[in-house]
Amino acid sequence: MSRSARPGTRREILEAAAGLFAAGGFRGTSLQDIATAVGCSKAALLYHFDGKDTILSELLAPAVAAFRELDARLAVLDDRAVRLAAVEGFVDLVLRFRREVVILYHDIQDLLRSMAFAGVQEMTDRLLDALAGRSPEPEARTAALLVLGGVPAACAASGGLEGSGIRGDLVRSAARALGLPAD
Amino acid sequence: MSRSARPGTRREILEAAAGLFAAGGFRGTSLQDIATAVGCSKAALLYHFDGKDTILSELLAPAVAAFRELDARLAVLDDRAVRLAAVEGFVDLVLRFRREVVILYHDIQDLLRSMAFAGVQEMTDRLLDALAGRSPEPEARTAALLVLGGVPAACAASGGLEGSGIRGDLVRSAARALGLPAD
DNA sequence: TCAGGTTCTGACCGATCGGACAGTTTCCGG
DNA sequence: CCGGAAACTGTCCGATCGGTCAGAACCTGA
Repeated sequence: MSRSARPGTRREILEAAAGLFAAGGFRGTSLQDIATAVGCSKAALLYHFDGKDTILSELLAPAVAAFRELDARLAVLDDRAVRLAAVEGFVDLVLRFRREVVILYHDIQDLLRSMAFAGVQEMTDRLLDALAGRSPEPEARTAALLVLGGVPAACAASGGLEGSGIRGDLVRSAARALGLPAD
Repeated sequence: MSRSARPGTRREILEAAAGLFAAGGFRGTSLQDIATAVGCSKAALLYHFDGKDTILSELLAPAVAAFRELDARLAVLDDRAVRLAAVEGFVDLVLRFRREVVILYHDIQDLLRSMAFAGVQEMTDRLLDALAGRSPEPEARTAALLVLGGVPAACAASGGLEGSGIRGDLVRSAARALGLPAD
């Protein structure tokens, strides 16, 4: 039975699409853009993938899985521990999946929707409460929203993302300086 | 000579467009979307404005003017004062023009380009240096990038923006807690 | 009442999008 | 060398985009 599906091509397409999506957004990148970057025809992309949406979702799959895993871990913790672990774990995941977050960040609605797992949802709710001024501890609120907003922005602004110099301990020290223990 | 141009209509269009652009981005909002929100035909929009781009630029004009004014003020200050004033002034302007920043924030490239005035450019350069790890004072760097990224994200996440509860003194206290004097 | 400008509409246009499809090339086991 | 699956291309399609245009509706001052 033949050698069935050269895996390199799919990887190549996903890699090119990831870069283009991160730079120009999902809507701002056409299939022809990806095809040109890869060096094949637009139809070839649709041979390997069911559609543009499939390319995106396959691209984000590892990140989504990681956030689901975080969600599962947080589900077994009590309320206070959940909140603290959510900050720590969220920052870690954002840093680990910088490019994916940047892609989602081009449409904040999609980002928040992708975070709509139970545990991370609580984190998001607390952020929204803070933004609406319905939560105490102003420094903690500010720290949370800055961490949420700043890391994706940092990834986006740094361009290539690789070698951006952003490290988790920097963000953690910032959260700590704002009165929110992160370890 | 007639009563010439009812000003309310243009205002109404700009207001509707601002809300839709902030919620769904410039690319994600069609002329038909705006027309539906206003309650008129798509062609009516193009009677009042030269095109979709014109609606956006007219919408952003006050914000752009304010950033230019900040730029002019910063131009006459020495280096250290420039940097401190840039942080303070930038945060103030971002807070004052929340919705406009959110619109620009849907495409970070456009945002950075809109900040490309001499004084604000220095601020941006320092941020980019910080992101690339080419600058000392890690806490100050982190604070700067969090302020840059967090405030627009906060505005976007809060939805309607009005009554979001985000106040300049909160952001300033965060910057201060991070070791970056802001007053 | 009527002439004329303002305001607005419905229909249409070219461009571009994601996607479908038939046919062609490439490659490899037998 | 050959047959067939895999990989790929060129071409076409419907939908939607921003934008144009001729004409209808509306209002106002004479």
